[in-house]
Amino acid sequence: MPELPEVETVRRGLTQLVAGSQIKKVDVIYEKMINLPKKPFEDALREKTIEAVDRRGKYLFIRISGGLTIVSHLRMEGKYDVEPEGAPIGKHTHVIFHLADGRQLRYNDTRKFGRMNLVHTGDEMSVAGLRNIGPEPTERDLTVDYMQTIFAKSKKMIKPFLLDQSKIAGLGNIYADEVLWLSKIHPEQPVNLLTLDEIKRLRMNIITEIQKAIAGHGTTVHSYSNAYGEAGSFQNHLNVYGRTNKPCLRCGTPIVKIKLAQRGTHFCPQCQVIHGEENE
DNA sequence: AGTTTTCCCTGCCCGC
DNA sequence: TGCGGGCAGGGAAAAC
Repeated sequence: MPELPEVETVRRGLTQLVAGSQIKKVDVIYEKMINLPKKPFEDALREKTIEAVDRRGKYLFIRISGGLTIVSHLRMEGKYDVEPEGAPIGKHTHVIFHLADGRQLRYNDTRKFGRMNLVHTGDEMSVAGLRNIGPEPTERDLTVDYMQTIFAKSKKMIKPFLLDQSKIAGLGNIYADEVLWLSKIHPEQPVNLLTLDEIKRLRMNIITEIQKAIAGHGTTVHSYSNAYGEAGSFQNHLNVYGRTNKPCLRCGTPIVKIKLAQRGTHFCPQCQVIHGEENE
């Protein structure tokens, strides 16, 4: 499932493969994927050029000549593939961009969860999830001050809190479990009771983990692959996600899996313990 | 207003 | 073998 590092990997892949390419025409096969009716969406993109591909959180911004942007969210299993025009079209192909050089950029998505919003460049906030999206998980944007402020204001459990894109952009279920394990914080810990030390530790783990995952071209779980069709390599580095009943890599205690806010959540009951403000 | 639940989808895995 | 049921999950919308 693409989280920020996977989306960044796709962004780089698309930049290399299709930036500068002209779109001859577009075929929308699955209409619910897009924010406009099929015809105006296709017509607006005919004969335009893909100028660049940017990213914000897990959203891709495909910049189109004439002041347009396709805001693309891959959700669970969305992916872009570049194929020659004769290649057989799979049953999960929902949008096809016919490029002037004969190649096709195809959007594939087995679960049909992904979405494409065609907007005027600059109007990206008209897409619901971008209106109040949180800072990028970087040294520069995710400051200790900011984290302290938002953590003090909420009694929510840290795991669902980390998945809330309006708090911090880009973390998904895998990285949320990973950074909590690395930081030795229990997923049900209320965020307002975290110590400053824990907040700082969590912050650094978020920043460095995302960085490392980008360097490793993203995690691969299920069917994810990048625009080159390569699988990411970061799955080899997962410490806790998907390791239910396997020994914790720090202390050997079996990893426990619970459900929090409808999300599978993995943690070590020995290393990650809930505490009140009186503790540590 | 903040938080929790439901729903969208399909493939896969399990049990019968 | 085939079928039903349950599960997986990001995020928007609906319900609390």
